[in-house]
Amino acid sequence: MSSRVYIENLADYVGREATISGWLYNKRSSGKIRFLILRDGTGVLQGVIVKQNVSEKVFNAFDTLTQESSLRISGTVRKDDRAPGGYEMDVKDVEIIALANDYPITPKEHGVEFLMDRRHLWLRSQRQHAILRVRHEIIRSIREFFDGRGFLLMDAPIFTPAACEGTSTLFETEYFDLGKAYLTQSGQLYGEAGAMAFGKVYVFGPTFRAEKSKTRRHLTEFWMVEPEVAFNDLNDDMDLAEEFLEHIVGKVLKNRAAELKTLERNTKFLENVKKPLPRITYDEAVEILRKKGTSFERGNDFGGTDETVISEEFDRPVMVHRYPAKVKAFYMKRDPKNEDLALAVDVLAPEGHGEIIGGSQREDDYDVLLKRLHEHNLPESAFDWYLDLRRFGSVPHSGFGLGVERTVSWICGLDHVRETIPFPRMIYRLTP
RNA sequence: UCCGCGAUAGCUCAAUGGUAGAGCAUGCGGCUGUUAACCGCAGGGUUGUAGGUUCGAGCCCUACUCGCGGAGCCA
Repeated sequence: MSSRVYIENLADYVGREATISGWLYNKRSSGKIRFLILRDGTGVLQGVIVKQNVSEKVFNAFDTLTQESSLRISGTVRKDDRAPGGYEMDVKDVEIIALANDYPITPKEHGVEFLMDRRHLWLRSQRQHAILRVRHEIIRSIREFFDGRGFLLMDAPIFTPAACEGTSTLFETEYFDLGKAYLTQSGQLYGEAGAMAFGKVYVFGPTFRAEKSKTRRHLTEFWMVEPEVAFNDLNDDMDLAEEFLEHIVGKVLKNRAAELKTLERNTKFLENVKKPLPRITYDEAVEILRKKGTSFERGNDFGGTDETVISEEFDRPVMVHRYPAKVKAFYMKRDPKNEDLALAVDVLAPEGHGEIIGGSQREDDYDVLLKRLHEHNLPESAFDWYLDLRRFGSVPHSGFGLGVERTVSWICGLDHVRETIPFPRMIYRLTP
């Protein structure tokens, strides 16, 4: 058997014979000339079958082909601007591998429920290919960014004994004789242990939130990357976040331009993602809301609509820092200049895509942290190991978490995160 | 959990309270450069479920189920 040729490499085969294996994406016929669109996962290729150039058997085989049937076509490769994909094959032979029967996703519009029920098939469409390739590029550039800066990848456990943050609801499961275990909602606390051990680490993995959120920004299972750096203060944390965003957006613009074009993404705002990003305080953000006439009350956290209103003031992501401590997590350090404020930062993506990064400088004083645990009614015993990090050589340290799906949604310009992960898990969807 | 909107052919949608239609998909036929091809013909329905109002309900009313959007919460 000759070496396998993929559609993405067809430029090397112009004027030569090749065999491509794949699935039928679509077909058209016009009398004694027939066209088929083959996809092989790397691209699409238009095959042309002219009756007088092929055997009757091959010509008739075309007529039995149905959408998503698997087949191999052989013939001469030719560049042709008329063809979807840019290349054409003058087909000499068609080998049918398996005929598909009544493939449900036709080349016409479908509803969300219908497509979500068939997500395993929907993944075959060009739009989903583009989104998931951008997702891959984002994940690759995330790892590249941290690996290139000497961060250690530190995997945090999925099963945890207690909440990392008191506020969210946790998925609960039985754990042998040890009682209840919970699916992690953040690897951060373990990341802090890693930072004390290795200086700078990043945790990258799935996280779970049993919130009954039903919005375009929420999944119950989502991926998060969480860097944690010893001796970094809040400003260092923001410096890291903006360099990080510049890196991943830059990589997608450079390496996935074709996919962004498929998605009809206007890249104007993406090209603005260069450091420095605007930094405003919580109070300045509240002032923006006031000026725009919203009924926001100072002291609350921002809702989805508030975030959109704030981000509309900027043509790139904006960092909002120093939130009221009472709306933030127990582990965040207070601002020494104002004990009511937490040294926290949220990065809001433009165009209403909401919070993509949440971070903070962590409380590094043993007594203060213990007090915060009690204030939040968290079981001290479950956090004993975490308190150890303050008993033995505590240092200032900071980190943040970036939600991968929201980032994909923003960069692709989607209106819902459900298409940013192969098999989304949402409050009312567990299948396929 | 709460608020709003929706459910009609395989899919996407029409249909003044009065005979349920179209496009796509499917099947058959036509066309030598098609681009979600096009043209002709055909098959395809207990209008989400259960009640109610009415001479008559896809349409009006009630409840339920499912879905979508949003709120709260959050990345």
